[in-house]
Amino acid sequence: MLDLAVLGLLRDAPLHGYELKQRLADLGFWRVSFGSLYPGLKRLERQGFIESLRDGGRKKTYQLVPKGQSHLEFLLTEETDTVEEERHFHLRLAFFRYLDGATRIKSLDRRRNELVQRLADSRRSMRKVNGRGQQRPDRYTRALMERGVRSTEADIAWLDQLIAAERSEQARPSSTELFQGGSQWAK
Amino acid sequence: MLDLAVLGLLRDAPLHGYELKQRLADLGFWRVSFGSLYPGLKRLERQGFIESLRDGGRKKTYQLVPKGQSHLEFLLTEETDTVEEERHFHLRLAFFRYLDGATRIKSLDRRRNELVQRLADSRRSMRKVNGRGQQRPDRYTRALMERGVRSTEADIAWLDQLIAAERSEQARPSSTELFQGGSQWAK
DNA sequence: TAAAGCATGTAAGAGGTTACATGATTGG
DNA sequence: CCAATCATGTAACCTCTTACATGCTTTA
Repeated sequence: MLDLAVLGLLRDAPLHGYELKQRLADLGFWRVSFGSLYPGLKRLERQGFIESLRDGGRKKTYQLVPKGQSHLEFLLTEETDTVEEERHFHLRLAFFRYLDGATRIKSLDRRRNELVQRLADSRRSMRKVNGRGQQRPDRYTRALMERGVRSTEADIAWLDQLIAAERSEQARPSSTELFQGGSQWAK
Repeated sequence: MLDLAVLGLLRDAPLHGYELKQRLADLGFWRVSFGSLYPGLKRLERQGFIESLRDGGRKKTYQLVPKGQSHLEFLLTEETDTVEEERHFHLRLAFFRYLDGATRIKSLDRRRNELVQRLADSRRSMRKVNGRGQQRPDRYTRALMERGVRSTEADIAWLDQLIAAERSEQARPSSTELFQGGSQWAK
């Protein structure tokens, strides 16, 4: 999560640590602590994904290097199996503009399939629990299950919209609204 | 999270570790690993919240003790400030039946206030980002923001239903559908 | 009888948090 | 000038995960 968010934010412009923490908070996914961010930046630098340079005083500006940019693309497309699926997928969406249309559709489809699967599971477990022979679960457990079904349905419909928009954009290849191909160094 | 889930599951009946792992998975919030569960159970026992007893062979059955039951009530009502707010709140709902109506309403109201606050923040940040002078964010960032607003609205409406149901039940105090007061030892 | 599932546990390591420590700069 | 915010970092601690280790029981 941290790696994806940091590399994604640095994809557009170099930033220093404190600024990164704020941008990370603005993204709204979670607020990372300094005790996590600074060691994380150190690690990303050690791994050769970013470079730091002191600007003026004590400020350290971090910038993405090509190896980091490929790693970002990897993180954006890799098949994961996290519990944090939702948060992770939404974080990816925030940097979707760095992927090409075909890759975006693949990713949206994969997510859609997962949700369809989850919806089927939820419905099955609701039917099971409401069947005869069972003592019905309490009101809050039922409410929780129903909410799960409804919100999954809403997310699937949302993905359908995104997929449709993406396909219709690919039909008109003139548009360059989203994909910023190439690299920041290629200018 | 683990403590709340384990104590909540043991509130109704003693279980052994392996069984707990399955029940935890059934709850659908996350699948805990053995490397987390067993040390966790050991810790909860050390803290005096649960007791274990070998039944027959190598199986170890864990049961809640009174100190653990008060701790469960504490975990269910404590004011938290987690990033995991949603997951945590939903886990609480799964054990809401162990709280009395007044406490449940207090908890639902608090959650509702948080969501109203978040909704206001999201809307403000959407207006800001769509204002003139800004370069509009890309389609996916906008979709993400809109989805956030919609799903928060849906959750507030959902909470309103739960609160209304809770209030109407309190108006008819004959019902004992949910609250299972007292303790399992009081029988 | 072999595979799948039941059952408990440890070790190493990753990553996160809070609290601590330090000091510059900016705005009221 | 004082408080808030900017800015970077370390240390101790906690919890989680994966991988490993072991061995019993049920079922196809």
